[in-house]
Amino acid sequence: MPSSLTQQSTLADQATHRLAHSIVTGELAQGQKLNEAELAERYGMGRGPLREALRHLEGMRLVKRTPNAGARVVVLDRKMLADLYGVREALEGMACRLAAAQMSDDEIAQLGALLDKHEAQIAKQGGKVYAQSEGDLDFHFQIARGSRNHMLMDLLGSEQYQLLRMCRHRTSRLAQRTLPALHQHRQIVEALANRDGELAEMLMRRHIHGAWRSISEIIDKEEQVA
Amino acid sequence: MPSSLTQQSTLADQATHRLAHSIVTGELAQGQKLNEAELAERYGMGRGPLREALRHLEGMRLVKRTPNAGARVVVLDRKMLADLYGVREALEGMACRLAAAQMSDDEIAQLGALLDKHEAQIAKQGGKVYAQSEGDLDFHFQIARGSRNHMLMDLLGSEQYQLLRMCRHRTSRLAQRTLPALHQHRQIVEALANRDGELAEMLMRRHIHGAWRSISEIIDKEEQVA
DNA sequence: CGACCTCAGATTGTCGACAAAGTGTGCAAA
DNA sequence: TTTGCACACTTTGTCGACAATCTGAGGTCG
Repeated sequence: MPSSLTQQSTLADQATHRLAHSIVTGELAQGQKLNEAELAERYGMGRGPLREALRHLEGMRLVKRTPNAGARVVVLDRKMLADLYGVREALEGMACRLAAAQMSDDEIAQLGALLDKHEAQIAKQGGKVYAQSEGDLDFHFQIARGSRNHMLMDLLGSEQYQLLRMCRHRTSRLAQRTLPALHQHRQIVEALANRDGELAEMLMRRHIHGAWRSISEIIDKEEQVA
Repeated sequence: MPSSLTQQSTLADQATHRLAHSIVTGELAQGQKLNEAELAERYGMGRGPLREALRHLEGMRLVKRTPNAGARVVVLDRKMLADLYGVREALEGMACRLAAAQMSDDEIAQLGALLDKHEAQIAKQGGKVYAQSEGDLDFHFQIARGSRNHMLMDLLGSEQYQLLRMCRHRTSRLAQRTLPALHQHRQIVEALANRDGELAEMLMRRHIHGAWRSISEIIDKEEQVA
């Protein structure tokens, strides 16, 4: 999903995507005030489309608006991330269970190939953490699609996915869980291939739970510093 | 939630609530085109705030927008409702499990009292189905709050409940599952009181699954007619 | 010296008008 | 009659300006 592919038809959608990108990559700091006039000027558009974009982002939980006081970038505090990972555990677990029943053999094979690609990228070592993270999200998103539950895909894809990327960007320089994560991914694909939905769900839940514990430690360290 | 209590500060928020209400109650039919100018006039405001409201409703999945072609009320087809109930099962099950650990004894007692009120209302028989439905949603929402997971509360409260209310309004005249539902609610409260999260989750999942089967039958009948 | 009030400055909320895209109708030609 | 095209009309997308609200600096009074 290259950021330069901003070929949305309406300016409001363009603004939504550009803002989301800036927020996720940390270009706009957490808690930062978002001035409508300033952003509108920067993006070369009026305030109308920008306001619509802000509303949209509010729905995605990337910004928080308060009437007559403007919009600020959301701050990912510990509680919020804990909540996010909790919900994700339930939702992605469910996605796995459904995917085990719904995905075609071909799709599951492609999922395995995706992991091969990740492994190669990791071996190449140079693979930036960021790219690796994106790959990980790809994996999760493909499983969400495999569930065939459109609401689940939307929930995991359009909304939580962005928050997750934001979290990753913040913690990526510290966490190096890529290898164990890859192994867990492999186990999940195997369970899917065996059409063992229960096992796939359990593995995914553990995988996410483990990721949260890892993230949680990082946050602890950061808070100790502060 | 009286509809006359429209004391939101911004017009966009007012429009959001009024539109949501009109959609949920079926005053605006499913699939109906939403003309910006017409609605703006009816609500006595400009098109700007109304457009923001439309964006917001799009995030809530109550309307579907397509660029340059306007907004239409979402249509609740069978697949979508199936997806909704599936997600709800996972989410509300999770809420129950957390609530069993997080709610105070007092809150659980209040939940029981809420059910007493529902029972009285059912006995009074006159209790309109609509009111009963609202009561049911109250119950579910209180449990979501009991989970202390804010993201979960938002997901269940702000978005899915509206769709659910919409679904209820459409099927309410046919489904009379209030008594068994009340019984299941009682069992859930009991599990919560015993701090048995696993049982509470299982009971809630069954409760929702049962509700879906009931709704599903109604849809079948409606489709046979058509 | 501190608390409170006043009054600009800045920012958000709202409106009306214009531009662009889409839609439908009617006429002409095959 | 049917197909295709052109034109007018409707509706959405966007902009600039004005009104309402909030913020903060400065001064005044206790």
